[in-house]
This record gives sequence, structure tokens and C-alpha cells, in this order.
Amino acid sequence: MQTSQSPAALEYAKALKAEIQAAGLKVTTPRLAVMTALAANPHADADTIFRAVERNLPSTSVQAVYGVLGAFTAAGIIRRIEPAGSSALYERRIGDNHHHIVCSNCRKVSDVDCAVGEAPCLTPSDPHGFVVQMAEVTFWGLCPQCQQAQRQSADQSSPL
Amino acid sequence: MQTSQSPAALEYAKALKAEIQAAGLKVTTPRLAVMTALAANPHADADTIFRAVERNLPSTSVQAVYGVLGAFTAAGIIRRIEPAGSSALYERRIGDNHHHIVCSNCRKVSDVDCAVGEAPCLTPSDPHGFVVQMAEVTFWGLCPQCQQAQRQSADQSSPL
DNA sequence: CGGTTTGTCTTGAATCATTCAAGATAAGGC
DNA sequence: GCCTTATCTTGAATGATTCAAGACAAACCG
Repeated sequence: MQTSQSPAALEYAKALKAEIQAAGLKVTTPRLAVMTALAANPHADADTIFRAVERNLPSTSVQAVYGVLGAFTAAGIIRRIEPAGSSALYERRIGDNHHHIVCSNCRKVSDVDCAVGEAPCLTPSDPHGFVVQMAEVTFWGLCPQCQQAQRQSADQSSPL
Repeated sequence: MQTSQSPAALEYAKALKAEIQAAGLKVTTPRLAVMTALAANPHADADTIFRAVERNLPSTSVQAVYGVLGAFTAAGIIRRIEPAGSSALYERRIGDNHHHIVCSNCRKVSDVDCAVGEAPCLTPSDPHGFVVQMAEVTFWGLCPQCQQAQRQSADQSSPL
């Protein structure tokens, strides 16, 4: 991206490169850019990532971003989530089985650690013959901003 | 649907009608048909319901089905779920906060009662300022049929 | 360091689920 | 039975995502 980079940035680039190589994938400029964009946008959809990548790498195509995200997801170095009503979102935080809370109004997503380490309710009572591989928990609620917006409109409609 | 109906079927139709009316919606043939189709297909997408409805009511349009499903969902008499990788699915079982297990191979869905009545891990440790409204749990795994298919292909590739 | 192989990217187009809009129709209240 | 209004039909549009073919570049090799 830049001709001159800080030592920290160089370290970071090296780590990214190692991560991608470790997944058995070739290291390319678009791939590094997608990883960097994902670091800046922890729950981003393909279009958000595309626009972030495009800023530094104007020749990038949307399909390239989809390809990179697909390859990363298949390789297991990023995770894809699909909350109802949102397009697919991608995140770099993986391997810790964390969950998400989604704003039912604006669809903003935050990470949530599982409250209970062992995840007691994550063993279904009767899996109907399924072999359970994982449990995914999505909380729904109102994000701080939408709470405030709701309060304000309530104040307007019924002022004391 | 039929000119002559059994007493039980008449009772059922009456109950359906009451349910739809109670939601403040007009009772129409397509709406009754959608409800019946949903009873026969507990986790069906719009197209499945459309095809089921179409059998008895050939004049029905896909958009009518979308409209009915949307109205029912908005009224709260059916529930819409969107497991990752599936189109929207609808179910009549509502109000009991049950969860789902989805086959990661064929996307078949089954209901799962929450293992723990209180749902202990369903209170996020740190909701990041969100006001939590509900928790949605989706289990992923292999359904019995896909397990068998997997076993058979494993037997073929490495026969003893 | 240049050649070769193979995976990745660009361009262009297609698919699918879902939604929007306008007019025709039928349900429910009177 | 008539009127109002919600609902349905028809037709078209949208948006996210995927597919396909050829151009290109990364990694491996000597």
C-alpha cells in the first residue's frame, strides 16, 4: 500500500503473510488488503470490505473480494456469519466460539463471550438423531445508539 | 379445498380461521392454505409453501405467498428463521422460544427445546450496552440421513 | 534469475430469493 | 346486498451472490 512502512506495519504485514501461507493459500495484495480491511471492520459485509480495499487498491473487483473471502472462509482463517436480515458478515476473530449480539433496529453487531464457559444450554435436550457439531448463539437487542434514538422519539411524542 | 370435509377437518378450518382473525387479519383462501401447508411442512421456505398451496389453489401467485407469510410474521402468528445458507424458513410453532438444529450438509431443520429452562448462557457476559431482547440458539450438525451417507462413502473409500 | 505450473484476479454475465407497484378482486362491517 | 379497505394478481425490479473464461501473477524449480 505504501512505499515506506513503519517497523510495526512491516511486522504486521509479515504476520498476515504467514497466516495466509499457513492456510495453504498464495499471498497476494488483494488478500492482504482484505485482511487489513477486516481488522478495521470486525463485522463487515463483502461490499464494505470491497470499498475499504478499493481505496488502496483501485483495480480490485467485487468478485475478487468475494473470492478472497470465500477462500479465507473455506481455509478457516476467517468466519462467516449471517444474522437474519443482514447480508453475510465476516470476522477475523475465530477459534474461540464467541457469539454475537445484533441490533434488531440497525443490525449493528458486537461480539459476546459465552457467559458460561461450558455452555450448558448448548447441549440440546433431544437432538433428534443429529450429531451436534457446534452451537451458535445470536442475541438480539437494541444497540446504545438505537436506544437513544428510541428515547428521543418517545420524549417527542409524549413530553411531560 | 374439498367440497365435503370431515368433522375434524371442519374443526381445524374453524380454528385456523379464528387464529387468523385473532391476529387482526382477514381470512382468505390463500391464507388458510398457507397455514395448512405450514402445518405439513414445519420448516418450509416460501417456494415450498407456494408449491404446496398451488396444488390445491392453482391460481395462487408466489407473491401472494410472500404477502401472506409477511403478514403472518408481522402479526406474530408464525415465525421466520434464516439459518445461514438457507433462504427464509417459516414455522407455526411460536411462543415457546424453542431453538433449531440445522444439518450442515443438507440444511434440514429440526426443533430443539432449550436444554435448560432458564437458559443460563443466554445472558451475555458483556452486552456492550445493548438491551437484550432475545437469544436465538442454532445448533449445527449432521442429520441421520447425512450421517449414513457419510458412513457409506467412508466405507467405500476405505473398505476393510 | 528466468521458465513453468497453478492458483488467483478481472471482466462480464447470470442466478436466486425477495420486494415493489398498480390495478383487479374479495372479505367483513353496516 | 353495498361499501370500504385489505388482499391478491400480474409484471417488473432489486440486491447479494455465484458462475465462467481468459489474463495475470505467486510460488516452485533448477
